[in-house]
Amino acid sequence: MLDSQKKTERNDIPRKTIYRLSVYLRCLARLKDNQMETVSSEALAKVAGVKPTQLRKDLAYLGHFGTRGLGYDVLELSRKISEELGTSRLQPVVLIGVGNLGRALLSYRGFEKEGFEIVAAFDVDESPPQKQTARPVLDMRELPEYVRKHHVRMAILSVPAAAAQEVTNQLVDYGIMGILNFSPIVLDVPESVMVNNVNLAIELENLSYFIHPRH
Amino acid sequence: MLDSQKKTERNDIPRKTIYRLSVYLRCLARLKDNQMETVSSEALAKVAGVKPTQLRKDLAYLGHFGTRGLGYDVLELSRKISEELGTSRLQPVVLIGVGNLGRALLSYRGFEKEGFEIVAAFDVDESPPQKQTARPVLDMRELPEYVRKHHVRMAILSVPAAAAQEVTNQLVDYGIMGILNFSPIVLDVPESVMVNNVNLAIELENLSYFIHPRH
DNA sequence: AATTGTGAATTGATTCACAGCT
DNA sequence: AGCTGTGAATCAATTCACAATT
Repeated sequence: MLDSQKKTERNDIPRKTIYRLSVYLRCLARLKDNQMETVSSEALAKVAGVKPTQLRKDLAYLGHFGTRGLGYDVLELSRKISEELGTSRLQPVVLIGVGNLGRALLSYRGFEKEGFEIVAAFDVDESPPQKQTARPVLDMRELPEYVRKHHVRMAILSVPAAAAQEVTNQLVDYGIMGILNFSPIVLDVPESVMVNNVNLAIELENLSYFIHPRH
Repeated sequence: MLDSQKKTERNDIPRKTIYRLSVYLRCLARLKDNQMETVSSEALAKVAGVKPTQLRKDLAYLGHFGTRGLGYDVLELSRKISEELGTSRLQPVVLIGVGNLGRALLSYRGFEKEGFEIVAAFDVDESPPQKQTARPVLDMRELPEYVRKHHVRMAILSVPAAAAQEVTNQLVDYGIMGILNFSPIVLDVPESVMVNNVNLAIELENLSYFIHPRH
């Protein structure tokens, strides 16, 4: 993943730690499925792909609730991380831009079991390939009303580069606080708004760099 | 973006710099479109969302070819970065796992203009929702033959968590050197194989953390 | 006069090493 | 005995400050 555009700003816990907490949470879920009740920092670090010390440092930000000589209680730790991340509540998300990638993301239903739901999609022009999208595609003009009414605070942005900044300005106006940006430009937003960038082309480019024999 | 599972290992240039070079390249492309011939570190840094010093430090890894008092030649700099990243040649990529997300990625044609092409998709079971995928979905058993024949070195992995490690082992066996991993587990691969992780749920979770008022 | 290139300083993240619990 | 929690040490990345160049 690309780094966020913003420094941590928030509070004490470093951004990279927050990322890793999400990873730990997913690992713990799998341990739960396998009826593990307790896990050592060594074992959990192994499946999470980090060093045991790093795991312990990360968890230390949440307080201390491991048992020395024994490890961590899987359920308790899950609960604690999930509470810190605020993963309990279901978050409504709007998707802006129903082109190629937008349609792809819309048809991907994998967010739901992770606590997010794409409640609606918007585009400047609702007519186009309206074919089999799982959700209704609304006109951009309905966005402000929708956002207000449904208390939407997060948006997935998948519009073409040329439109991205303009649409972002609107989103910010309407009160969106977090943007998952798939467009290939760096968005200019106020301090208070958070942007995470995902750029699949860059990920592939990066892989290709490390794979290929230096010229 | 999530960090890669691997440290730089490769050569001198730090991984984060490589990422940023990709970003600079895209910014330069836009400058080119606007007929800019020359650009200062300050201006380029601005659109790339970094500090001018960082930009200069990053570019210094490629040698020095800015002109003091003037800035960088847009075309020359593009060429140089693109050469370093190896973006010239078109890379064939296979996609493994044609479930929800896999199908979404398949229908997204945005890679091509960036130098990558999903040449084929594979699944354990080629029958299922074969509906309107842009490309043929082949049976996993044809994968080794295909990879060998078409000199494929990179794969996009979008299989369910339960199958991910098993499939990865196969990919590694068949000679795949780089994996863009959309599955939510940390893959275990040999040193020589590179994995980049993309996890949309984690990106959203992360946004939501920074947005929401601390409890 | 403007702007790059870069050593030195700073800031941040990771890892070590071990003291402290259970 | 085993494993967590953490201050100190190390390592890496960023930023500063300014000399060098056009």
